[in-house]
Amino acid sequence: MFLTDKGNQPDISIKVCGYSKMLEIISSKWTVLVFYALENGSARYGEMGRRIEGISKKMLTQTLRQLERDGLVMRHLTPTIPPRVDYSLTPLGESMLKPMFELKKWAIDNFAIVEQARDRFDQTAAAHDFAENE
Amino acid sequence: MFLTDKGNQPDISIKVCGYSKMLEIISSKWTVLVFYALENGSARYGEMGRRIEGISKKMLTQTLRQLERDGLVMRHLTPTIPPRVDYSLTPLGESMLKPMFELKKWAIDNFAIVEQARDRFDQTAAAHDFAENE
DNA sequence: CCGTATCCTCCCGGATACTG
DNA sequence: CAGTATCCGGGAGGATACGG
Repeated sequence: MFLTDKGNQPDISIKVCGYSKMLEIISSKWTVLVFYALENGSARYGEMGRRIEGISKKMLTQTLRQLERDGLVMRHLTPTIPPRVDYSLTPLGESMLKPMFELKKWAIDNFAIVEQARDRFDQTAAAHDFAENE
Repeated sequence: MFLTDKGNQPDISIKVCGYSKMLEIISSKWTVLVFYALENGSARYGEMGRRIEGISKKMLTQTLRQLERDGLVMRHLTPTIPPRVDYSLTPLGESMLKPMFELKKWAIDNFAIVEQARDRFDQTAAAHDFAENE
């Protein structure tokens, strides 16, 4: 932690930053994948489980509950035997699609550049390490 | 993990989802706060440390390195004694501002609704727990 | 089919102390 | 001032088994 003298308090925090509010909603890697699975319409629980690579039942349920709690996703239970459960975006969830799409587009358009930057950075870092071990 | 029969492989994964690429860049809570601190221009290391509530030197450095590695932030060292280091967004970093603004705006406009949804959800969940303990 | 409960491991990130 | 090095505790999340 940094020391902060009185009269010069921190003004950037999770509580006031809009980006942080956003992250609070799409915090985990599973959240975005579930959101992605629902952006074109409703889907069943098991169906999503099979489509999303590497997700466990525990995390699928937990992620869906969290999105449901935030009012972005709704759950529809058909009480047959065995039961059938469909999930879909709420209007609030759908209102997130447009801004999310903008950012997704940025990522798709620029991720190659980011990866090139990473390679350059790792190269020069390695070269630097080599130099100081001589 | 879900079982996936052959011929029905998962098609949603971190590797192909644009949202995941996005999250890979702004993964942590500190990333967005640092980005937020730089969106209006360059800033010094210690200055950011004092402005961002609760961040440690370790995490500030680590977050800046990661953003630098991804090519979103650049580091400018003035080799005086004591040294002075300024950080700022690169053109690539600035190109992220517009889509990020869209999402920030959504969060600011809708976070109250999300919090109301949370309250409702927690209320009904509590009521349900109460009912089944009778 | 759609979950919960339990255990257990791994790694993120905080605290603290030291350096150029 | 601007970092690194080291230690360590807590929580996220995977594996597994069970329940309605």
